Amino acid sequence: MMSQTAIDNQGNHPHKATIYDVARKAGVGIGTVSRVLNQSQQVSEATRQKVQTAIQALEYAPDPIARSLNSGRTHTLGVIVPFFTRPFFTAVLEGVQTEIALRGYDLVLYNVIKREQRDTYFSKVPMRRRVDGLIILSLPPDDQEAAIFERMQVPVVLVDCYNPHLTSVVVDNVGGAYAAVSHLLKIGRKRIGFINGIIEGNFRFNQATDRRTGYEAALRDQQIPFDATLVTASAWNRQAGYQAALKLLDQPSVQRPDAIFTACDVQALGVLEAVKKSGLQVPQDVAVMGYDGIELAELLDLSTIQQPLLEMGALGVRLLLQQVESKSLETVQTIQLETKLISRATTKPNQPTVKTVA
Amino acid sequence: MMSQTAIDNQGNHPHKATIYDVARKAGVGIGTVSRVLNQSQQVSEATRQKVQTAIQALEYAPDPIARSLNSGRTHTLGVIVPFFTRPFFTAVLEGVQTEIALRGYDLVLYNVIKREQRDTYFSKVPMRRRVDGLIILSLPPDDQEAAIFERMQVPVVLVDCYNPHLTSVVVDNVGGAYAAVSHLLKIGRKRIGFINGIIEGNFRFNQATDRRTGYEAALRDQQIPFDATLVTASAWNRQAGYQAALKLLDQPSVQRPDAIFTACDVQALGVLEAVKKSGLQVPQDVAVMGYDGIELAELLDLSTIQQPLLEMGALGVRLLLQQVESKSLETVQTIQLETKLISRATTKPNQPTVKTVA
DNA sequence: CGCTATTATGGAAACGCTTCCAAAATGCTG
DNA sequence: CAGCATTTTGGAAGCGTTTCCATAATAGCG
Repeated sequence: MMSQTAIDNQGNHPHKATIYDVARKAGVGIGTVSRVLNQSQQVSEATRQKVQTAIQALEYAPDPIARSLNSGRTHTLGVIVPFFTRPFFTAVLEGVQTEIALRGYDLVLYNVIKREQRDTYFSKVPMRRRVDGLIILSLPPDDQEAAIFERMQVPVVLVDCYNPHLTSVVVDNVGGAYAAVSHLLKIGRKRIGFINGIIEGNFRFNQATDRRTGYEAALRDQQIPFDATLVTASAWNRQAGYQAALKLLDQPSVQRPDAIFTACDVQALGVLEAVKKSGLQVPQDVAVMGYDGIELAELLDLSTIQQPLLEMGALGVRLLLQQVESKSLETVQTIQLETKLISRATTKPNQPTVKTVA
Repeated sequence: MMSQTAIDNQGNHPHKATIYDVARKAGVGIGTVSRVLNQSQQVSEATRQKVQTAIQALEYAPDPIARSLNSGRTHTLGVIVPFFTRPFFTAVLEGVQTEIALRGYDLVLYNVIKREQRDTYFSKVPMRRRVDGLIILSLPPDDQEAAIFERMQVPVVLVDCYNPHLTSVVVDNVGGAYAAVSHLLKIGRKRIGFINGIIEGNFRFNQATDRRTGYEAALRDQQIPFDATLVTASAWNRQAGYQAALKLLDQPSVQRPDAIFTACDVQALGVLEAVKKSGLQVPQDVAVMGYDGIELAELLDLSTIQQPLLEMGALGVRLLLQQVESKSLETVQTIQLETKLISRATTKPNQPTVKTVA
């Protein structure tokens, strides 16, 4: 088996055709074949036809590696993302993936679970010439790291995080939190609990501080005094949210919050459980408001601050390709996107006054 | 800080050192440098030291593209996965990702949403020499496609699907469904509804038929007659599961199922909603059993058939690298993993008889 | 129809490595 | 220390493209 005839085809010729084979078959030079491949305008129609025919006949496809070697371009973008299985990151990653595929690039996924991975990817990826550019999700580089990207000439776009030396797509977290808290006040809640997110694994997430700023600003604008006993923080997951909420709720009813706002939807899921566990009801006793707008929030009828998840990813890619394809890493820009408050069952006003639907 | 010596640095020397630079600096030939890089045993200790020093001094890192060009290896694996944002696929993908990273390979993600993408990836990816091997998730190639992989000499491992010509990791779906239905019968249910999955976008998912086989076998073994009105199918998502369940439940109570088993957990979420919507209770009126064992099932206290999600992915990668690194695509093997029944609140027996916890 | 301006074409050089072969260096033996 | 076996080394060739320059073909014009 695996026999081969004189010329070579038994249908199973594993020998991949090269540009030389095509040139020979078409009776032209390799330069001409290359020009046809690269849509150069400098080829006569007749020649183009001959070459195309030869390409078809040989099932020729140019080797991307050889191409990369002297173009210096890989047609691949890297994406560094923490915990890509978490709904928020998955959603943004989907936006990234879709846009990258749309533009005909390949996507290399670097997942970060531990601090060392973050550091390794930040320092190693730019060295290896594997990707034409890098999307970094929610993991702000420090200035020294940013300097490495610049020195290595690797185009980078940050999504959901910020560094003054790099182009970034951010979301108005202060505004989002402000809107969330304002909404809770508007539906008559007086004691707004807040479960912020904390830095896990020392990744330097900084979205948390913004959300806290928004929380405080909303209270201030309504002349509600800040009460430290209503504020806590937990890891960005359900169990931690659950625990934090139990702690907030475990107080005499006058002290207890009548609403809880969390830094992310996943924490809010834990809050929902905790409220039930405490023998209380959502939203009658405690209104709950999440942040992010993951799909699950809709499923559980959770009010939330919707971030433009897909758009963040897609826009990041567009900005990155702009840099990649124009070789201009000069213009650092920061684009801020807005959030949208989505009011669902967990923040229904207490008195169903106007429930008369005509 | 970041100071460097005379020869060339203004701190920002974007010129990447090549193997020639290293050779010159170390006063040896490029062959020797290459041998040091590749841990060849043929280098004297003294020379190795000189070369290492030069490498450090120049911050030299070999260009992976140039390496690939003549080794023919990219140190990259491709993963073709449908709807990677869906919990089941995300979980398996996580297993894949972790194992790939562990082995020091890069992972290129090909996401499939539409039939054309599937076809494009199946035919184009093997041609472009971009990846050393391919993991295909839940998308069984037909024989012609399998032949292309063979002809192009691309190592492939299928995960959660099957083709006789390719190595694959499958799960005992018949057994899983059998266990699920048996369990529902054991807790006293008589009329087991079944919402199977249907082929979406014509991807040739075939897990559905297996699950149906298991369903029927379990009934047969308990001498329960098969009732076609209890069986239906829907797309693998929540809304479709919801609709399908409403249809099953919209019958006089003697005809109505007292348990519903779904082909995946996400459908089961829809079922939970539908039961509530119908004014019935889980598990008193209708027990619910999902399939997959995604994280969300635990959150909602949904009984399910747990698939070894991470392990499927990781094992797939291990099998693939075995092929890649030994160049032996000869030994096609099929490994079948088992499922585990997880009983939670949605299949609690009706009479809490033995609730006496000692 | 001859001459120049333009367009089309061929193929060497370069991209940065690995591999291989011949040559140099070293070690060993009697 | 001559002679041979072994280890170490240098560097040319090759991987499959693109790019660039020189040359060939064609067109345009008086």
